[in-house]
Amino acid sequence: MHKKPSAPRSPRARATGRVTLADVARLAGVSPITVSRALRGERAVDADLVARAKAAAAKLGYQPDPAARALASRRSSHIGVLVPMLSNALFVDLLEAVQRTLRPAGFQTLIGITHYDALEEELLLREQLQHRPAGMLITGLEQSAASRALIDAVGIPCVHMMALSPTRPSVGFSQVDAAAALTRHLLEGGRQRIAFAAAQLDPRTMQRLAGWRRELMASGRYDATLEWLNPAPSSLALGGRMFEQIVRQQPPVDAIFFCNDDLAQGALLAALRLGISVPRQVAVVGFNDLTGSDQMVPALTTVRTPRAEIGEAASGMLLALLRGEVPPQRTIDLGYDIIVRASS
Amino acid sequence: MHKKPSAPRSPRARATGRVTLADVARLAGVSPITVSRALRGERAVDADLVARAKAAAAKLGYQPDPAARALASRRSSHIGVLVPMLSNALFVDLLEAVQRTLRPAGFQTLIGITHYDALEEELLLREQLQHRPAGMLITGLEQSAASRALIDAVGIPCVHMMALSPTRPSVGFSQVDAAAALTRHLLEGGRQRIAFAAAQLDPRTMQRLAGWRRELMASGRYDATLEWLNPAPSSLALGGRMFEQIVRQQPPVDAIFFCNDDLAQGALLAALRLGISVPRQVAVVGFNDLTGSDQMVPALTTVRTPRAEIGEAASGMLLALLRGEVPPQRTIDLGYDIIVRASS
DNA sequence: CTGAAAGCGCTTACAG
DNA sequence: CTGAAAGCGCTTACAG
Repeated sequence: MHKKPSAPRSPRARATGRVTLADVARLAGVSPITVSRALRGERAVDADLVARAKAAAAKLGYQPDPAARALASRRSSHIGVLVPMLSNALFVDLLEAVQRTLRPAGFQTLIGITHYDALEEELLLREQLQHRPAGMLITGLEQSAASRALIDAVGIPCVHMMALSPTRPSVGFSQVDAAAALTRHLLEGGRQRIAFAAAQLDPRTMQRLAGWRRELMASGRYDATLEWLNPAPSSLALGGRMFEQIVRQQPPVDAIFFCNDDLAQGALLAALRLGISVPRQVAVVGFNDLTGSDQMVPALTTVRTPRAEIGEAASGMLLALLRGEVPPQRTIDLGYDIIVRASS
Repeated sequence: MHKKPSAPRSPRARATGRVTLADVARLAGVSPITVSRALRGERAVDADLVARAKAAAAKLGYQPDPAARALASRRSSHIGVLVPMLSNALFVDLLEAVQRTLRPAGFQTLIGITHYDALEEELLLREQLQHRPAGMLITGLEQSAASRALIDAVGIPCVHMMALSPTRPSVGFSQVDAAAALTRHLLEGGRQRIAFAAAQLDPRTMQRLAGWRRELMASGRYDATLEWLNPAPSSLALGGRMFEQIVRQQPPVDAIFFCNDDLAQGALLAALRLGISVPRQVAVVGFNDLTGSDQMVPALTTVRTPRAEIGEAASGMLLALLRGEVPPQRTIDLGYDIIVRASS
């Protein structure tokens, strides 16, 4: 069927038709190891030989075999990436940035979706480590003890995204500070009773809760009944339901801080249905500035989080670590921006 | 640093500390090949030996090395998956379903995002084929000639998703029929001038256009000025802008069919801002039933497309092909559902 | 700076 | 049904 170069070689030939290092070496008139070193830029190789090796490789269309490489070097060209969930657009942006940075450097990403479950994460990690990834990119810092032990045991570089660690390589921003800043914005706008509504209750959400608490306590406006925590997955529909509940509360709240934009968007739509005026009766703010938040009626006040930049910087740091460099900083804080729109 | 089993073996030892097939074979008292066959369930192996091999493997915590496997067998445990874009939630659902099906079968997905670009797709395909994937899962049927040649040349099974092919393995539904059915729904509701508004203009969008045209022409209501085609990426903001333009058209339209829910959602929000009553002045319908469409004000009429089911079925078909089976049908049509809500 | 040898951990192809 | 040999295509570790 397919055109295969008939290779009538030795009896046990298992030739694949692939161009190998040996082919390139033959054409270049050097040994395979030299071609290997020339192509990888590893160790000093005579400039003339490098040129000959590269020319031969190009002429034959040589492409190194990742499996052979991984087997011989005990390190593949894969990078394991662990994210909680792609239905949160935040992580889609993060992933896109990661792939955009890692691909040109010759790395394939292995994507694992943890569904916010530490055990699932551990399982995915085990599977990915099977493939001897060159490095790992992991969301958050809250891995199980077993997961952490696995990472430490293989001894490959690992950068944490969306979090700041005092000790481990990490790129993110302070969720606590961002939430506190957004809360201050509401307080400065004269809001007296500011509810905090959250779903999923993952670590980052709880950090936002902490930021909100800090400001409310500092201003003497904290009240435990203002906390609405729901462990269900985040969604527009849930945001709408939570909004309906919260606005019935007595004494009434005059602002609601939703821990994610999808909840807040759902709340704004529910307000429309219920005929509740935002921000006159109640201000609504979200977090992350997801797609559509600027289109809502009224447009949603939120925090723009630099997830694309985090994906890029974390990948960049990982690449540096893979080259054996010591990155200038092990922890990069990329900050955040309060985006004030009409809903507050 | 890390606890490494000191292995004072032969001079050139490169032991990795990994449990290998040889270790298992030694413990089980059989040859490595027999263990290999027993564990893979390949060829007939004496039941007693299978039991011994499995017990030994379990005892030692043996995990086969994917790289060694790939090198020896010329086939990895990777499955290449090509999707256009993850910012369209449709493909997130598709991917989740694919991973959920492929992982338990022991396959790792290699995800490539083509950005609706045939050349980018070709590049991604080349990169993925480097890794000798066991199979491919590709969105649509519109690959470049070079891409098709690449796939054919490697001779691995390839299933197309979100499309129906008369010849190639594929799982999807008829975009044309779904769009036609949605258009009929509008016609049956008495709508006279139904605009079609589209962005991105990828093949599936153009098929929806064809379905809409078919119905309008059949009912004698077709008019080229009713077509609003914009090659820009789809988004809520664009939907809003297109809505503003279209409602200014004279003679006025009384319905708009947006090719994707995100455009339609943006349109509904724009209608709210402009004070245009939906569906009284103009009906609005979308496509795909994305998250949030049921929450809109008014709730959006749309077509529910079975992307999760498509991801599962396509993966299942691929697994069957990988086992060398002939699937009962090479083309699976999973249909669609018209979801009538308040916007039409 | 360059290379011959060995080895990474499996499976294929051949024999029995 | 089972196995000894060879090989997949690279890189490591050692010599020179």
